[in-house]
Amino acid sequence: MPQRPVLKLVDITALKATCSVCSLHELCLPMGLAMDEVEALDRLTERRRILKKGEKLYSIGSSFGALFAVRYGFFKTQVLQEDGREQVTGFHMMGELMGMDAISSDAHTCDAVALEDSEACEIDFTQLERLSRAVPALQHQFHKLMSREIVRDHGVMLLLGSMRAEERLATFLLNLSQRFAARGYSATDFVLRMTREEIGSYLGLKLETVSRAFSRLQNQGLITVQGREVKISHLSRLRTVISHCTS
Amino acid sequence: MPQRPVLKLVDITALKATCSVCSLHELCLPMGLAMDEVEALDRLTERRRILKKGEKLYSIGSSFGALFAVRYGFFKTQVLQEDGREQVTGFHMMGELMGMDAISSDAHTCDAVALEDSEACEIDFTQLERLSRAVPALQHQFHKLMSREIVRDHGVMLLLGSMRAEERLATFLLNLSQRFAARGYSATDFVLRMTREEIGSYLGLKLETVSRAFSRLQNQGLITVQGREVKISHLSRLRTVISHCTS
DNA sequence: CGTCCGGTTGAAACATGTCAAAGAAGGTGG
DNA sequence: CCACCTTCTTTGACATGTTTCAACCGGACG
Repeated sequence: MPQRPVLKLVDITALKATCSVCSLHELCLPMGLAMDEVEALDRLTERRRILKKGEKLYSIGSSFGALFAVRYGFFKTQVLQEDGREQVTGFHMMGELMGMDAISSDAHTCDAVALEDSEACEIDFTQLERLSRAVPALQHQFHKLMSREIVRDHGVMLLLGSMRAEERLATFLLNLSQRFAARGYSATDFVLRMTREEIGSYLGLKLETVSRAFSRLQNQGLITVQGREVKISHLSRLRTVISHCTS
Repeated sequence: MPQRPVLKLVDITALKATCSVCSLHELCLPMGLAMDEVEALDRLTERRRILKKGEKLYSIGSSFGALFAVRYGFFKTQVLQEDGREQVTGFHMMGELMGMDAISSDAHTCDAVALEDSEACEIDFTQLERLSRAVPALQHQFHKLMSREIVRDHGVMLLLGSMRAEERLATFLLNLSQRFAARGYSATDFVLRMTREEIGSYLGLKLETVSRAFSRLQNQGLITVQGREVKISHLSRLRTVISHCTS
């Protein structure tokens, strides 16, 4: 009898399905797989990469061979423009999948940088495709993941296109809150892993504007900030900030 | 001997692969398929939907069953926010695939509206998944398409997050130009299918700002605009507008 | 022929960006 | 363990770009 993975059965994605295979990333599946399929899935996520803060998991232009699932730690992904401007396209925490942008051109289109000491598992893409041909549930789950990434990006586009600074920051904090909560951490108290500049880059704002937005939310009694420590005092009132806009 | 599709062999996606099956959408494949696979692919794209200007191909919340490939015409997709704000997330022309955002939740997350009389073919998603399990090349092509959508969205995020009005509009026009050119139309002379307001919504600007940006580009001698007719006088100089920014 | 819709343009209000200074936090090496 | 240096953060004053409000123009359509 093959040994099952050492991973615990926690549903970190807040999806309804319980995970039979690997709870630590989003490619988890509902029960009901044959044992050899389970083994194959486990093998797919065997390889690990350990990174120190600041190190890159992959770089723009580097050839694509695998997706990465965050095991622990925190990453940012950023794209670059010809003239040197760069923008953070996302922050990625435990369980989340990175690198799907690279499939289209067989080369990574963004840098993935560890914002703290982190570990990711490397998922060979050719093998993933092969296995997903054999396991329809895996195939569909993977398609859902890519789709979710698209939906997420549309949300960011909405944010960048129609919200003002305070709303953007509130949206960002609520998103983090929800993701921390889904992983069993506090929804109201957490430590930011990124700088004001990185937040600003993600939200389409300058770092000073981010800082001011933090201060304003604090003055309104919605949050307490001290450097990177954030405490959300009124989750529900913070939500109203977003829809409460004038425009 | 089964009859081959009536479609012509034109590489509308500007990809290197020539299309053996259906040149009118992005799920085209390199040569080398078995005949029954070709048939199956053709059957997948049999169903057609014809829409008049203003009609919806699908709506937010409607249940997901199929992807759509534009055969002719022009579509916009738009998302909605709780407070009623809506934002255009993309414009879609001949050959392009729509609806991939819906896979994640089995429901459409945006409206798809025809901006002129249009036709789309409906691609049953369950069948697409089944077929792509049997045809690795199709599977990979589909993954590339979803990935390309993600990359495209990152580009828009960069635009929304770091460009000023004039640069955004220039980027938009160049993108249209390139897509028209890839379909055999003029890269410099074309007619916009959307209003200033829709452009503005896509670019995160108000319609007046879009109008002013058009005027400024025209005053600089880069383009000629008359209502929705656009003529790009200096493609290369228009490109420099984008990287030529102060920030 | 008049109305409606889309587009253009101006002036003033507003939000964010820029520049600058100073304070706080964190890491490194003596 | 402390001192120093660097990086990050906050805040103010001012500049800039975009939005808002309003008026007007032109073409499409009944």
